[in-house]
Amino acid sequence: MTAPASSAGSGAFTLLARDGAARAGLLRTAHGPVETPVFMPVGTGGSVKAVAQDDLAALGAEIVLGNAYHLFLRPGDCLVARRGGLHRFTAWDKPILTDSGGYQAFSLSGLSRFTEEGVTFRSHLDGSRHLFTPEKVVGIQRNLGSDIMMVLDECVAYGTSRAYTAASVGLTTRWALRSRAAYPRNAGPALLFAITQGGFFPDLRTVSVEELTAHDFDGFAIGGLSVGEPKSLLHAMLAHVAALLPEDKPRYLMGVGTPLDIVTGISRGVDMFDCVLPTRNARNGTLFTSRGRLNIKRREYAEDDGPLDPACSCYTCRTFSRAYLRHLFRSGELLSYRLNSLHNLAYFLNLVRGARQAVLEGRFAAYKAALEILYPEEAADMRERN
RNA sequence: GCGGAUGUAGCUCAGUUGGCUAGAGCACCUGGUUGUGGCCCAGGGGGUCGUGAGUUCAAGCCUCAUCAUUCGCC
Repeated sequence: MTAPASSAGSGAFTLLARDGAARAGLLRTAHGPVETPVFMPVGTGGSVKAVAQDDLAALGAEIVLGNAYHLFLRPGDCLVARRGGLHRFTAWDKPILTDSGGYQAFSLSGLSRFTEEGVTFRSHLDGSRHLFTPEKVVGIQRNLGSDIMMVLDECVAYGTSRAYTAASVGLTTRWALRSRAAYPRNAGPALLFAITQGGFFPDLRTVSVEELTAHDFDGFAIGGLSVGEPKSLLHAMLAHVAALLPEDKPRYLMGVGTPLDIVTGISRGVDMFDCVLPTRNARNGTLFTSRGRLNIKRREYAEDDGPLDPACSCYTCRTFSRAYLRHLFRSGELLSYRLNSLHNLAYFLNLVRGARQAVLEGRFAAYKAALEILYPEEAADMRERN
């Protein structure tokens, strides 16, 4: 059932419709509006790998990600600022969300160290040592000209102790407040999102949400998921946190996930998603289709003249055969990366756009059920109790 | 024609003084990949050790013959 929005958002976000817990909304940024739920292609280093900006626009991408850590290291946020900011530098005039680099400090360098002041880490490019503080990371993102800035946070691995996680939640909250202080409301056109953490302890997740939502952020992210935990745990935490987040602010599930993860996230009331899965898997030969995953490496496609996905109308599916796509992949042709990425991005963008439409039309439950039938094993993994 | 070298998995090769169901890398086949190092990880199939004979309890390894490839010299 579609319910009219009970409360128009006070800030940049307007809730347009609800269907169960799923939402459809509109997020206004300095570079234009974003219709939510939305999937945001990841363009870490100023480029969504293998696809050009006009391709993204043609696919209907409304907003892309950049990464403060990567762009700080190369080419440098000041250099980007001198080029007029990331939008002008990359010739992308739609919204850009920048991640803070907290996750990279966690995942890339084994030699990162978190202290009250910030995180020290070694560059994965040249081993040089750097200190990121919440204030510095806001500064980097301002230099980049980001539309949506993420606070610096500490993401803890699956298996981290309760004691460490509890302390880490406190640190992430204090860092979020320092970020807000470094970028007060109306200091500029950019939005600032806080990131909730708490590992896999529901009560710590609650603490994180309560501490952060007591303050004036433009949106709230759910961080620290898909870090090696069983899928059922991911979704248990997601459901727990999403239910606690304020209705009038956008919710962003960071780095997740598969098509079913995303649609399930939408069913919990999440509005924004990013994931490297469509682009990374495209480069590794796993393609998402209306019939499920398809590994283009497989021998059975060697002489398959049919399209990758008969139900897809992307450039790749309109133009090329599975046999050709398999050949391109196996020979390491650069075109393989581009065609596969275009298709996977088309799939994810269409999937989330379709979910939005389903919410607006009050048929989201059926939309989600159809996807669960497509991925029965994954759906079972989600439900499994631990 | 003479002399030397080399023949082990599709490819490039390792296999100690003869000693369990002959190994590696790459390739091939099948999975995986969740706030991105165009990577990486896991599993799998595949060899009458050029051929024939001999020595030995036992031969990829030692002996003889033979075939092939290759280098050098007439």
